[in-house]
Amino acid sequence: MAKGELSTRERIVEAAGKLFYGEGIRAVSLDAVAEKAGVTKRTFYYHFRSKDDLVAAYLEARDQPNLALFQRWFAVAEGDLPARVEGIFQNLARSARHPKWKGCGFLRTSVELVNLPGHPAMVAGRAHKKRVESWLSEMLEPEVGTGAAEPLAQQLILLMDGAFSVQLLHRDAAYIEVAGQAAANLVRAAITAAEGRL
Amino acid sequence: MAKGELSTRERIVEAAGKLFYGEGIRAVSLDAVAEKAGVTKRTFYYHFRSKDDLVAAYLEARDQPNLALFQRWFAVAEGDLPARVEGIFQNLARSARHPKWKGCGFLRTSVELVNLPGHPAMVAGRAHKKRVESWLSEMLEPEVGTGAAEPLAQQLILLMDGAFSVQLLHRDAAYIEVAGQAAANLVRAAITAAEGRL
DNA sequence: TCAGGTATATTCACTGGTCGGTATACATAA
DNA sequence: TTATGTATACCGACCAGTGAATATACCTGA
Repeated sequence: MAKGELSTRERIVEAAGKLFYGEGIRAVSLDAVAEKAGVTKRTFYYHFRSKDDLVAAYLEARDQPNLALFQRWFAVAEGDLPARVEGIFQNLARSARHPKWKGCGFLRTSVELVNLPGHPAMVAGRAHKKRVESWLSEMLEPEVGTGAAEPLAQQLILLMDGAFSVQLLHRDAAYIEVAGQAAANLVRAAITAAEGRL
Repeated sequence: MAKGELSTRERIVEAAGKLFYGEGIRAVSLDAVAEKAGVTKRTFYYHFRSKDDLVAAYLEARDQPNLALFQRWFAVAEGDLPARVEGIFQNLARSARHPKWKGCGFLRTSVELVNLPGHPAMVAGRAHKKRVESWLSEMLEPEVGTGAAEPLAQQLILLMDGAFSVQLLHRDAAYIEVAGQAAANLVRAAITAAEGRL
């Protein structure tokens, strides 16, 4: 396996990722995954114990890149803190206009696995959301204070995941921008409250 | 068919509703629906053209009762407008603690049908969410003004749907209460802004 | 009142196809 | 020779949907 090339296992995860994200977990058969990855189904079962394992690998592979995307959006946004938070939502709205956009893979997977709370993919999903929440909280803390950062980060996550869900239903990116405005409002109010506590 | 009894068609929709909500659309077979309804599969196909038809009927049957629930929660809540909005979320959090609670059936169905935006169940889902949004907007308008009510209602919907989704993933009803606080904050800020415009 | 007909409602048995997963055999390289 | 990896072919279970026959309720005309 030369540098830059993908191992068979990685190719399977990549193929599965595209299909799972595009169509959903239950809608995609292992036959389809194997074909897209260019391997036989038996080869798949050499590398993975089950489809459930593959679903977990799919989400685990998206954890870090997804967080990095939010971080980049936040880093390049201009203006004060509320504006930079709103910048995340503006980038989200831009992404959502892409025809292949299908919402948040973590949330969608959790819907399909709703009766399997212990499923490794559910565990991975929860860990990812918590990681985003912690990072957001760290970014907010210098301006809103220690006690206020965490609940505010949770409120922003709620708006973000709401935007994912509503956009998926309505296919109207304006909702994501409304969420961004709400987020900016909440951050602004928290900053004002923090200044009042000085 | 005596008064108070259900027609065969209604019994099928009721059985399907419980199964679809509890397990998901794709996870439930027509065999399971037919058995739960006490009919044969062939009888099902006498009353419905396809499974897709049944999914649409399932959501259409939940539209009015769901809206009525929100209206009741809002009506019985005490305090000022922000407190009554927050009351909706508190009732939501209470519901979510029930073991059979599985989030919002409309949102979950839209996740499963993400690649069929014209599906009648998707249309029903969008109509339902719009109906809730319009009602909320009407409730808000007297206190926040004509122009502000609609975007504020959308923000509250985003928080509500975010709460549904996050709760489904984390199974931690505290998030719904956080959403309620954010909602109350946004309503309060909108009222203050409206008073400033006088 | 009732015979005959028609539309509604229901049943059993079945089809073609897909699903996740496996048995077995073959290839290659250390 | 042995561990790793791949291929073909297959399995039992399940799934959405169907064919053909039958039961029930209601209507009409005599």
